[in-house]
Formats: sequence, structure tokens, C-alpha cells
Amino acid sequence: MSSIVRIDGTAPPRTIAHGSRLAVPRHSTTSLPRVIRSTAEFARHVGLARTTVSRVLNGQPGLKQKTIDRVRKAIDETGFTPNAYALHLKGKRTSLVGICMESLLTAPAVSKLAQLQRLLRAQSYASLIEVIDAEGSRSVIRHFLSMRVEAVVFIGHFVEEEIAARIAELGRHATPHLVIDHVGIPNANTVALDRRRAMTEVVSYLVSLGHRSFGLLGLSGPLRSARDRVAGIAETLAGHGMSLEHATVSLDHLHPRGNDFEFGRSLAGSFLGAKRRQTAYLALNDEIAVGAMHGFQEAGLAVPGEVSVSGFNNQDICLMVNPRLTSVDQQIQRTVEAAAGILAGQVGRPLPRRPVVQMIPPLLTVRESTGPAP
Amino acid sequence: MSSIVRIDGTAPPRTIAHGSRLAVPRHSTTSLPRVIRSTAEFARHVGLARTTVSRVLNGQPGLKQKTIDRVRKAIDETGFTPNAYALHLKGKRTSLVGICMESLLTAPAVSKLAQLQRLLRAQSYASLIEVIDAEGSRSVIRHFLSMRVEAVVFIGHFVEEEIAARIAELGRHATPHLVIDHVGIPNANTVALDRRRAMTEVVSYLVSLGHRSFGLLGLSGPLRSARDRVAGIAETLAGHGMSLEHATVSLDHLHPRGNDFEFGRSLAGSFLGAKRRQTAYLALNDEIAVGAMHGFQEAGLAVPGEVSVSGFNNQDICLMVNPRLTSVDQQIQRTVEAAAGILAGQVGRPLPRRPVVQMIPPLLTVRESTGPAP
DNA sequence: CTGAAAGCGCTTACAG
DNA sequence: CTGAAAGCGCTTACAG
Repeated sequence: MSSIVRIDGTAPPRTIAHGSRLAVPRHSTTSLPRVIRSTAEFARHVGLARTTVSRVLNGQPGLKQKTIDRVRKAIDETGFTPNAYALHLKGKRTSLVGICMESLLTAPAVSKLAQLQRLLRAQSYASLIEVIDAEGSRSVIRHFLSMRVEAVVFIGHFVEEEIAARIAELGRHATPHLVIDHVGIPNANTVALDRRRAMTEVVSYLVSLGHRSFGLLGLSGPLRSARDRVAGIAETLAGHGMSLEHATVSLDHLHPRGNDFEFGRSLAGSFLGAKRRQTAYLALNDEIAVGAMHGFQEAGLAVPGEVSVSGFNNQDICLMVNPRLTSVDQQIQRTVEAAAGILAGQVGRPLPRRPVVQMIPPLLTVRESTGPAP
Repeated sequence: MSSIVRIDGTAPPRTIAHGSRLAVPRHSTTSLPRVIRSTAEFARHVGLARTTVSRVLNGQPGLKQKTIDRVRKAIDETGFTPNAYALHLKGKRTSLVGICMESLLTAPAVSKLAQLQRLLRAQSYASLIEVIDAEGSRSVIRHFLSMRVEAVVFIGHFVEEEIAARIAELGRHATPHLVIDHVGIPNANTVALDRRRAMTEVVSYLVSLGHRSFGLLGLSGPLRSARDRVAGIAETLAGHGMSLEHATVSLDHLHPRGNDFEFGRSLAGSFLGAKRRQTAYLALNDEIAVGAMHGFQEAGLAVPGEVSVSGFNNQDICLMVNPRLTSVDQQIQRTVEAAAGILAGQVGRPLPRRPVVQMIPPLLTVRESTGPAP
């Protein structure tokens, strides 16, 4: 068992050992090897030439098995790892990918990160991961470039001009990039959910259930992702002879946007207070939808008997509420696989002249929170 | 707008431009600069000596302002970044921290990662992040070592012997480490929630409400974290003259462990079927607690009127269910700050002889899912 | 300010 | 198998 020392965020007291007579070698009977920091030191340690060690390390032919074994054994014993920085200077690939995250606090984004990293690792890439904001993006990209990453991935929604500038910078360094989620950045290779189509599917489905008036929850605002969604709603309504102005209502302006769940619940309250109630509610995300559902239910409204509610992202929480939430699945696995495929096609080759843009079809997942219009 | 090209995971078609007569310079009127890859090239580009450029780059004194400006301007124009690998060979710190995650799919772990990264970045560390399993941990650590990271952090629960071996390896390389969450690894610097105490608080509170029989949800199994929790329960019960055997029941063995929410719901079903029902239920995590709560409610039981349910981790979902879930907050911010403090005390110094272990006190967060025993 | 030189830790011909 | 050498991209004295 390790000894327990409580500290308060300060450095632990360094105890100076002065000549304990009972001192015994720790862990093993051989003396502790010094840290070996170079092939030169290591070669001396094994009693071979630097050149020979290097050849074993790189699996080159023409070596006696006995020599190979000797070196391997010494590597295991000393834990010697050749300096990656020297290796790269000699021309070895860095096998590094830089990943810029809008946030590590939103579940779908982290899920994309996790899956992308798994794919990259299978191709033996390691990842440098940074959360970026508008001000910090320049320095992050410069650091990635100084680390000679082989590609940079952006996951999330960013300030468009900012990322466009970063992408231009990457282009000047012949470094491939890919944007996941944020669609519409000039000259950006992009993989993103087809959000228009997502709303087409949701709205068509609700219209087929007889809904003609819709409350929009959190879909206002300048974000490209929200605007695309609203465009999809408008388009679909138009196809059924309705208009956005007449068939939809947004009360987003009535409440400050804090925690999404509370925001959704507040919105429900406002809709309840309005003269004419909508029969179906489309939320920006699952959290807002769940909040709204709670708001309606607490006021005694039946979901989906009196109002239908649909979410977005198809997170676990959709299954944990009652009734379970209808939502749109982002198809994260397909998204990430497409991203990895595009990157694989660009790394180590001349950059393509035109950006590659791939839209991923969403999957509407119908559950019990939506039903026929009353 | 970028042109839209649909592809199927294959590389984009490379279009060869053959002599369009309308070709115009893109983006600017100057010709596109070649990618500059070294100070030598860059010095030639600005018309200065390599030495001078280097001095500007490193902010050394004795340079004319005019020269400095000239170099800075050229850096902005060309986006030149000095090769980090050469810099490090010349003795510059790597300012890299390696982070080993058990998983990127569990919210509390990702939250720790996010907050730790923010603290590290404030000290201008970049992070190499890898998800590790028992087999892969060796190669990940060796890669971190070859990248000469200045410290390695483990976040989550691991196979003990595996991580102990990795920590020994790091020690041989004089590289500081820190384990967040997994307590009890020999010789490991550790920061972890005091899980025993967490259960002491929950159980004391429930006992004070009159509860005398407890259902344990998902707390069985060999995981150190679960065993610590059970030990805390036993201790507290003993303090009130009760015993684990008589006062608690676990039915975990009756259901396969899949999705936690469904697992919780199934467990509730089994408890409902049993002869004598417990009055309070302690869950491994919030998801299981929410599942159980749903299970009870669907069977017509009132929460907390007839049964009390408490979760663990205090995730957002606690607020989104009805009644809101009593849970234990891990105090992630304090945890991560402690971790960063310990690391800061160890980087660049001789490793301490004894490991530092710091336990973080939990915060019981009482909500409406727990109440007086019926 | 410039220029030539040494050296960080490697790999890779090259001659023994 | 060994050993000496060149060179990757930097920084840092050192002499001009």
C-alpha cells in the first residue's frame, strides 16, 4: 500500500533521507539504472555500436538474432525510447493529427471526438487535442503547425471568419484539414449532418400526423446550424402550402439562454400562457425538448395527447424520460467515418483544388413524445 | 460558397487544370509563397542571416526595431513556424502532457479532462490524449515517453497491475504522473473522490429519515470504486447498529449489465417482485438511479413517498427527471485543481520518494427523490 | 548586424 | 558487426 499524505494543492514535503542504516534496494536486487536518454548512451549500455542499435530499432536486415535479442532485452529492461524529435528531424513522419474542439462539454461533439480518435489510432495516429475559441485559434494552429501535424480537424461550430483564416493558413502549409459540423466555411473540407433534411423529415412526419402549428424552441439566433434547420422547416411547410410566418411561433426572446433544460421548461411556460397553443414543438436539442416536456406535463398537459415534442441529437436522455423522446440521430459513426476517409485521401498528397463537402443524412427516430394532433 | 461535392468515403476526384485562359491569381495579387520549412529558407526569404532571425524569434536584445519588424511582418505573411522538433533537440521544453483516459464516453471523466486541459493550457501545456485499455497502455506510454511529455495523467479506473507497471516505467524515466479517480494503485500519486465518505453521508442522511433497509443498485462487482462505496455503507450501518448483510440487498446478479438506464429499470422490476421491499435505493450512478426510479414509478410506486432513490455523480440528468434526483457531487473542479497543483509541484523536480495521495470530500446534494421512510 | 561552427539525438550510406 | 561522417532544423557562443 502506498502511504497516505494529505496536501493542500502545494508541493509535497520533500523528505531528505539521511543515511538510514536499514536502507535496502527497492523493487529489485540490481542497482537502479540511470535514465537513458540517447541511442549513444544506450549503445554504451548494451556494449554495441550506435549504428547497430539503430538498425535493430528500425528492423533492418543483416543482423544476428543474438544481437537483436540483446538489444530488445535491454530495451525492455531500461525502457529506452528513442527521442521522437530527433527521429522526425531525420525525416520520420510525425503521425500526429491536431483536433480543435469547440467544446468538450457537449455530448455529441465528444462522441465524435472519441470515435474519430479511435479511427485515427487504428491508423497509428496520435492526437493533439485543444479546445479553441475565437481568440485562441491562431496560436493553437501555429502550435499544431510547429508540431508538424499531418492534418487538422475542427469539431463543432466556430466563428466563421476565424476558422476560414485558420484553414487558409493550413493551406499555405500544405496541411490537410477537415471541419466536422460547421457547414458553409469558405474553402473548407466539410462533413456535416444535413440539417435541412433533418427538419424536412421531422416536419413532414408531424404534418402527416395532422399538425399545422408549430412552436420552435431555441431555434432562433444567428448560428448557421439553427438557420439551416429553420430553412428546412420553411421549405417543408411551403411544400404543404404553409408558411413559416403563419405556421410557426418562437418565444425564444422571452427568456435568457442559460441551462438548456431550464430554458426549455421556461419556454413551455410561455407557450402555455399564450392565447393560441401550438400542437407540436420542435427543439434545438434534446435537453430543451425534455425541459419543455416537463413544463407541459407539470401544467397538466398530456404529451403527446395534447402536445407533441421532438428533440435533436438522439442522446441517451431520450430513453430516460417519460414519454420517451422523438429525436433526430446525427449518425455520428457515419459522419466520423466519412471524415476519416477524406483525411486519409488527403494526407501526404497535394491538396485538392476544390474543397470536399459531404452531407450526412440524418435518421429520424420516432418515439412516444410525438403523436397525432389533438 | 464552396462547391458541393458528394463522395462516398473515397478520395475526391483530382481535377487537373490545363491552361484555363481566364486563370487569375487567387486571394491576392502577389504570387503565392512556397511553404517555408526552415529558418534557413526563411532567412533567405527576408534577406537576413539565420542567426538574426533566430534572435528575433527568441526575443533577444540588441536588435534594431526595424529588423524586428521586418522579421515579424514576414512571419505574418508566410506563416512560418519554427520546427518544434529541432527546438526541443536544442533543449527547449516540450510543454506536453500526456493524458490517458479510461473512456471518453463517460460524462464525469470527460468533464475532468476538459477542466484539467483548461488548467494545463493556462500554463501553456498542450495535451496528448489517448484512450487506453489494458493491452494498449504500454505502447501509449512509450509513445508519450518518446514525445518527452513532462507528465502523464490517468483519468478513470484501470487494470491495477497494468497501470502500476506503467507508473513504474514513468518513474524510471523521471516523468511525473498522476492518477485521477482510481485509488489504491501502488506507488501512484492519486487524487480521488473519497467514496467511502460519500456513502457515509448518503446512508447517514437516509437513516436519519428512518430508512432501515436498502437496495443496492449496481454496486456489486470487483471494481475498487464500488468496493470502497460498499465499505462506506457497511461502516455507516455499523455505526447505527446495523449490518450490511441484514440491512442491504443486491439483485445485480439477476440482470446482465448493458445500458445503465435499462439495467436500473430491470433492477427495480426485480425488487418489486421480491417478498419484502426495501425503502431506500442506492445506485452506482445517476443513470441506474433514473432507470430504477422509472421502474418504480411505472409500477405505480410513489417516489419518494414509498421508495427513496439516490444516484451518484450529480449529472445534469438529476435535474431533468421528476422528482429531481438526490445525488453525490464528485467536486470535479476541486479534484482537477488538486491534480494540477500536484503536477505543478513535480514537473522539473526530482520525483518525491513517496507517492502523494489526496482524497476529495464529496458533496451530498439532496433533492426530491429521497424522503422519509414510509 | 553577419557568418562559420558546434551540437542536440537520431539515421543512413560508406569504408573497414 | 564497428566507426567515422554527414545532415535534419534549430540555438548559441564567438569572431568579425
